[in-house]
Amino acid sequence: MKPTPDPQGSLATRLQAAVQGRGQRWTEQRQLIADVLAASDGHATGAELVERVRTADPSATPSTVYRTLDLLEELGFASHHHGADGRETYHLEVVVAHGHVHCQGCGAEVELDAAAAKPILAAIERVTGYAADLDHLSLQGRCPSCRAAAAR
Amino acid sequence: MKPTPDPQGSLATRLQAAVQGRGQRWTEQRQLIADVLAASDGHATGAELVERVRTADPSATPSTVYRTLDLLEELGFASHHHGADGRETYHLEVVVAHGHVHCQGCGAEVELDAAAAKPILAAIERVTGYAADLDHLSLQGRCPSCRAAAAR
DNA sequence: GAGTCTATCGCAATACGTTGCAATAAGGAT
DNA sequence: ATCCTTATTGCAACGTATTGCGATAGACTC
Repeated sequence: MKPTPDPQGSLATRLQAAVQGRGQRWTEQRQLIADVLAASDGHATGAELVERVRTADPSATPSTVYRTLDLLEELGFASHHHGADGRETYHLEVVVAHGHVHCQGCGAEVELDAAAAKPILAAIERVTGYAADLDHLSLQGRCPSCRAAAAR
Repeated sequence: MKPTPDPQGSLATRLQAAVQGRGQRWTEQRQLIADVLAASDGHATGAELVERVRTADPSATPSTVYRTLDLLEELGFASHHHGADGRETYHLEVVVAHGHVHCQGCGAEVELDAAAAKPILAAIERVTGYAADLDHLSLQGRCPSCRAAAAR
């Protein structure tokens, strides 16, 4: 089995098209960074991505990685949010949009898919008029078991 | 009613008591940092606080400021959340607990008081079982006018 | 008032991100 | 195939936040 889905018209290919369609250029690093992000499916912090990219190509610098990640975001191929400690966490477009809820007690982190988040987003819109961005949704709180523990 | 509570047994005094009650020490810097935070009512970023403290006392170092802020948080006299760019924003206990909603379009930021946030927190709890921390609530989205602008 | 214990401080080093600038190289034109 | 334009890169410096460690100085005991 190849772990890589379709080698053909996959992410990097579409990405290349999108980049070039905007008069921007497609480079080795961008290919590499996209690959790394695709490989770390799920989430990865900025620093992790930088390190992985540098493993594959030591000549790549942090600035390049971060700038490329910004580009991927502009194009809608990736997004990032800030974790409990304010550090960045990136994920690919492939991953469906989702939010995060982080427990301040035990550090557990659960994800919120669109369906689960819907009532929350609806409440936000009712109260504020804002259309909240699910991908940036990063909540802090206490999970049920920590609440129970704190209550005794 | 006076807007400034009581100049006497105010924040710094209570804080001192709380600190010493835990076998910890009350120092000039802590007094100063508490004053600065109190003076910048509303919000201030970590860097801003550091700068203001250093203006008043150049011998104070960032590490001291940040450590003191952590202490204030532990004691429940202050709290911080991460803004849109992941940087820290602190506010004093005096300020009622509140969340933030930041517009990705125009950069506007509105606050959510406890009453406004209630339905949102309720929705979060229904969906996840988590008791969300209002003070850490920092939402990203699009405000009504930016949504309208984007829609055309 | 002197001595002891240890919390706190300042410093220096580190980690994570960002930015300005000069050199390089991608992609289109000739 | 070569040249041109300019997007991109790498470097270096900076901004923000954190951590370890030795030196300092509170607060408490005698």
